[in-house]
Amino acid sequence: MTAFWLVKSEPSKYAFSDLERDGHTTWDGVRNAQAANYLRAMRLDDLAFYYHSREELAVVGVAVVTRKSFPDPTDPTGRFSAVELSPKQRFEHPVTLGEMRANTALAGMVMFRQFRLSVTPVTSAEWNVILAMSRGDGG
DNA sequence: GCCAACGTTGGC
DNA sequence: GCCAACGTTGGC
Repeated sequence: MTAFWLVKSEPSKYAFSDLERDGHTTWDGVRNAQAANYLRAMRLDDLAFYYHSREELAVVGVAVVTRKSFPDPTDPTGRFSAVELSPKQRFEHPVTLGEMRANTALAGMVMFRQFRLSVTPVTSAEWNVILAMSRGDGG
């Protein structure tokens, strides 16, 4: 069963366009225990919304997990994990944080409750709502 | 750029 | 094991 996630990145550091250019990337450097637990739960073919934090504040596309979690090569302690992500789809219409906040179907999203986590789970219902919003048909 | 939220660290 | 200080994140 495919699981759904939301990953955050500052576009000035690594934007969705960078992922599209590179074809795939190692999603490493996560140093928060809770976010690391979510990373470890990711499986091949899981899908993740790609959210631009700080500068754009919108989900701009979808990435797919192309390698399940493995020890983060940038973590000398071996405590943290990484996955590999590849671009799957760029949204026709980015879904902004404001639009997500305004949609009551998304009120329970983990990203609102723990806004600093760089990796959060998304329910299948939330996933479908945001996908619909990205197509402009109202969610 | 500021600062609130909140996880982590370290002195005791 | 408590908790103040510190560092990081991300909305504004």
